[in-house]
Amino acid sequence: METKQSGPIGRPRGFDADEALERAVLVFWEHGYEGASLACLTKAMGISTTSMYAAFGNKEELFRKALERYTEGPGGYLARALEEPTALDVATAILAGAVRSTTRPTRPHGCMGVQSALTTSDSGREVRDHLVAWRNDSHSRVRERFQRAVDDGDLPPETDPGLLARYVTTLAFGIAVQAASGVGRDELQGMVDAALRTWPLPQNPSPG
Amino acid sequence: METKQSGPIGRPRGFDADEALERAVLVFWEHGYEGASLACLTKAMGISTTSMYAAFGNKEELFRKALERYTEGPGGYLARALEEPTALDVATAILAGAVRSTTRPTRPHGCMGVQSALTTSDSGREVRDHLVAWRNDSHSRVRERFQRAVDDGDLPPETDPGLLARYVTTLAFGIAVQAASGVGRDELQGMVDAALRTWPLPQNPSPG
DNA sequence: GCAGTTCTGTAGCGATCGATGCGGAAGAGG
DNA sequence: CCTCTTCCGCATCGATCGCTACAGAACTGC
Repeated sequence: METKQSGPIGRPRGFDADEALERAVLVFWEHGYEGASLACLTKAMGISTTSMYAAFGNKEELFRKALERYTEGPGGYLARALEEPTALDVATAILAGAVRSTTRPTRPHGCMGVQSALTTSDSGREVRDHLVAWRNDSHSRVRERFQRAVDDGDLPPETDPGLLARYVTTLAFGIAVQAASGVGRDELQGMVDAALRTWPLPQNPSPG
Repeated sequence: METKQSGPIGRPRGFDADEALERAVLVFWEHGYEGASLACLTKAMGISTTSMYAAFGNKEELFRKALERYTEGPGGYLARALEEPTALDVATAILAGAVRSTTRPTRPHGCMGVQSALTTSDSGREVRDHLVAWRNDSHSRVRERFQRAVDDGDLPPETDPGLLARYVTTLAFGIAVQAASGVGRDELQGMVDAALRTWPLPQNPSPG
């Protein structure tokens, strides 16, 4: 009953699955889910279609894994931003991260979570819904962070954390669209700086 | 040499081209340029592929004409907003129009100019570039309107019209993404109301 | 009636889509 | 060596893509 330490049997994989996945991220990021064909993906990944199916299942599962990799890599600024000490620091880090990540010269412009499947044909409905959930999850995490800031006294008690989170994520998504349209990093960062000079957003005056 | 008042020669068209174009707008709006197949489009338009090609040229030209129709119809709020008397009224009308237009219950959610071709395969590059120009043109019109507001004294003289226009269009594009993600009209309008309580955006303090 | 012109429905074009079957290659264990 | 397992390259699957050739239908002018 001893644990066998022997390596995997059979012919070993002839490519690095992690590196292939990162290549796939770039293709999905630039061309979108349906705009990235298997031929384009496998060429960039350096493997054949057979190897892709054996390693990742199918195109949809490859995309889901690519989105996870994107979330941990180029999109990792969100998780790091949520750990900033104050709500203003959080918002500043989110928007600065969005500007930087969506305008890197050596990478596709824009945000993979925004632009890779905003609309699809009927066959892409599940991926589109998956990305809707991805975006809404991002919003929820920001809202929960701002709720904690209200509870801690970092934000005024009358602050609506959901509204404030909606403001920040709307700016972030808008930045992604602007970056995909070729707008430059400096201009977007200047806009973010100006927007954050007002913090937090004034709340709705109570009707009394 | 009298002007002939006779009708066109040959078999008359058996459908209303205007109505067919409006149907095409809805399909492109919902599924995007590449996500809308000819079969899906012609079925919604109620005509055969032959009739579509005779009336509109090809799929790309149909999309361009559909985008024009969208700009004049559901996207017409922008042109109307630019005629508001003050810069704040302009911004308020743009953002309220974006919220309303992207969240109509009986129409596709989101903005056709944002979501119909943020990413494409190689064959859709021209349409994608056309939409990039469409979005950048929207920004330019807002910037020029704000420049006029500065010239007229409606906005403080130190105001950067381009930065302010970038702020408004970024919010508008972000609203389109949120609407495409299923976020409701009331929440988006509440966010807009809060954002516009700060107006105009404070400018970068001069280094002196 | 007839000829000329234009629109429409069917049927199908070549190309590409995502996805697979199959046989050989490459490793581990005996 | 041989067997077993897994991976890979090639060829190809049926379906769908955007697009069009062709023939008949529908209308105007003579």
